[in-house]
Amino acid sequence: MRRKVTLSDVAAHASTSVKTASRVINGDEKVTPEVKVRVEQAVIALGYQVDLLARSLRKGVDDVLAVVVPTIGDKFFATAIEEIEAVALDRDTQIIIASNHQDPIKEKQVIRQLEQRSVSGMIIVPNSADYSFMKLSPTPTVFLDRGPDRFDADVVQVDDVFGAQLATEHLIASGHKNIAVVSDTFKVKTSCLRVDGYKAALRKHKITVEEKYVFMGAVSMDDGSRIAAELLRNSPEVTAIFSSRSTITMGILRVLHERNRHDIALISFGDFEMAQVVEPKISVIDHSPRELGRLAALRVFAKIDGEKFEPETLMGHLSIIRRGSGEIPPREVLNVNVG
Amino acid sequence: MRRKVTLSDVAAHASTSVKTASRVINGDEKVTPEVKVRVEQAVIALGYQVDLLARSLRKGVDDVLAVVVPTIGDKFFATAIEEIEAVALDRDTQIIIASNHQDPIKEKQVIRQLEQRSVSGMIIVPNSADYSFMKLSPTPTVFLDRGPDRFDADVVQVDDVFGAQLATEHLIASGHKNIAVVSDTFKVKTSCLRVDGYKAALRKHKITVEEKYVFMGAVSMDDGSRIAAELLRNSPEVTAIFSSRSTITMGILRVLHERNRHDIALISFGDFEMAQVVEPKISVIDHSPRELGRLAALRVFAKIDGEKFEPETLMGHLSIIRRGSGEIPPREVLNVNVG
DNA sequence: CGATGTCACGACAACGATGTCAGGCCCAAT
DNA sequence: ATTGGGCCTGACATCGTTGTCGTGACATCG
Repeated sequence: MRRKVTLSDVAAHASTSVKTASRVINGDEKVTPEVKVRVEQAVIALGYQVDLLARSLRKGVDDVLAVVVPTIGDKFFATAIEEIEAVALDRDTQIIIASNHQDPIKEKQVIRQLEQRSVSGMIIVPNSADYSFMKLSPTPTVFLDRGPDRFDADVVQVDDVFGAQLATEHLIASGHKNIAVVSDTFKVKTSCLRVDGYKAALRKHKITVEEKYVFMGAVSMDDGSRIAAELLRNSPEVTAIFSSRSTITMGILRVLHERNRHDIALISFGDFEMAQVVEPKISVIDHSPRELGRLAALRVFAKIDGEKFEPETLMGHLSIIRRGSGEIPPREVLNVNVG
Repeated sequence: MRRKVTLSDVAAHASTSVKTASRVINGDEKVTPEVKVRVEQAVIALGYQVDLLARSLRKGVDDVLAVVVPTIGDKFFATAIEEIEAVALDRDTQIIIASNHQDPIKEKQVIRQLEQRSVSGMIIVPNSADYSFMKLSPTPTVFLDRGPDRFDADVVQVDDVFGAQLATEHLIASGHKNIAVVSDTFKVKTSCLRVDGYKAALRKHKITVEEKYVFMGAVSMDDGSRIAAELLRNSPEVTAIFSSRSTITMGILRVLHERNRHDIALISFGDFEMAQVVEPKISVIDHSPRELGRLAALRVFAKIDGEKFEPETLMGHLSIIRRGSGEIPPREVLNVNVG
């Protein structure tokens, strides 16, 4: 195996100095055209490729963007990453992806390791709330989807309370009063905010908040199914469900379809491909992972380029997509109308 | 902003040499316990963190695994990546993810750039077939899902022909004769192989292959819908469909559900979450992205560790999951039975 | 004509770590 | 007492690149 080709080889081949070769590589104009050509030919002749590690060491930063997410497999994050990668591509920047494995300890380790690589910027979907250890970090960072507590930082997210309120009020507008909410763990801030929004909507419309209609802890699709089954059995008076995550929604849907219960209204926080496949199609609160990813990427690159900002929270756009499932009227109202 | 803490700072603080400090950091046993303690205290006191770039430059390889996929957003790849990341985590190795943007030029650039980083290994889901430019690459590489042409390499994949045959024969066993196949572009090897398997199954059972039942070019979900609509309109005699990818399957499903056509049998290559949600639930040929990801990761790490292999193709496990949609009998048979 | 400025270029150090190797120490064996 | 050898230790070179700064050539100016 032949030795790696270095700048000094190129310089020798072009009968010039390493430094001048470096200048040509980096497009420095202060080089005689003649020499420039010689170097360029040497590069081609020898098949020279820059050693990015050496360059990064010298420069002090590595031209790479790090993205930390709870799980890569989640469609929402995967799509956000895809968009971040697209923005990064325009700058010829590669991205390192790391998952925090939903574990505060691992999360901290992972971020440490990224700092040790001198990544030029980070986009983080935080798992734990405590990011105080990052206060002093010199690495430009943007938080995505939710922000850290007690720590001013740039955050790109959506207004979860508002979105949940929108969803819940939509069900209320369709005539529902007994509305359940299914969300995941209390540990995730986003989940709590969505439940808050749900409650706020009920209160606004003078509907009593029944704690027995609030289901937490649904992490997987199976949890969604389990809770839906329980709900149908124990609370037959419930005529509408607000699901705070698409994974949960799918679990709920499975049960509704199995039992042929097309009389239950359903609205989901977060759009997903299959929402348009089933009948009735699923109404959703749409918050585009692409938009969030793009905003975060642009912001972090702006910071990398040295622009100064006050820490700020950027809100992504939220909209309700009516597809049918959210507009199913409650059984009682139907009866009244018919009678 | 205070200057970065280097090994030499640690050494000074511990009144020893840089080299000895390095030894302690790297767990070299040949260090007096006393000195070791002093260095460890200095590390803590100063908050020292290794500069991974410097280390990698010196060592000649960067302890990072690169993964190249066509699109990160695709659930199948995202899940495979998740598993690769899990294996990598055991070795404290981070992963760089790059997409090839389904473009042979970009793909080549991306791989070049990864080589310039001296990544310790690569897992590639090839887009183009021509990877001859990598023949000489010293970087341990494993191809995933499909292999490059004219170039012996390690490949982890499934037997696409066999899987497609399995699927098609399952439909035949349910009594179908007029079976359509929907697949994506001819440019992707996997797609072609699956169509091959479909044809082989028909021939084996003495059913004439009708080219008009072979639909190619379905890339998106919408393509799937379009083709399904066309199929229902122009070929009402078709009673079963084999879909070669889950995205396509969803597109087809949308049309079937909209039109309430629960009399068409359907089987999909590739499992997906929603397959269990709709009614009837979707029968699939399951090839686990987790298994493929794991196999590829283990293999590439083995190569990184210096194990020598002859280039080899590892086959992932394939199984058929009967959920209902594949067992729908053809209309004709129903009539016969009833009559 | 000498002083000054501009420009291309290169020697050298530096980024922060690790490999090499020689030197010093101590204990056992001769 | 001397030698040999194992064991720590640290000075120095090195990985491949880029920043700093000085040099020499040539042009421009008074």
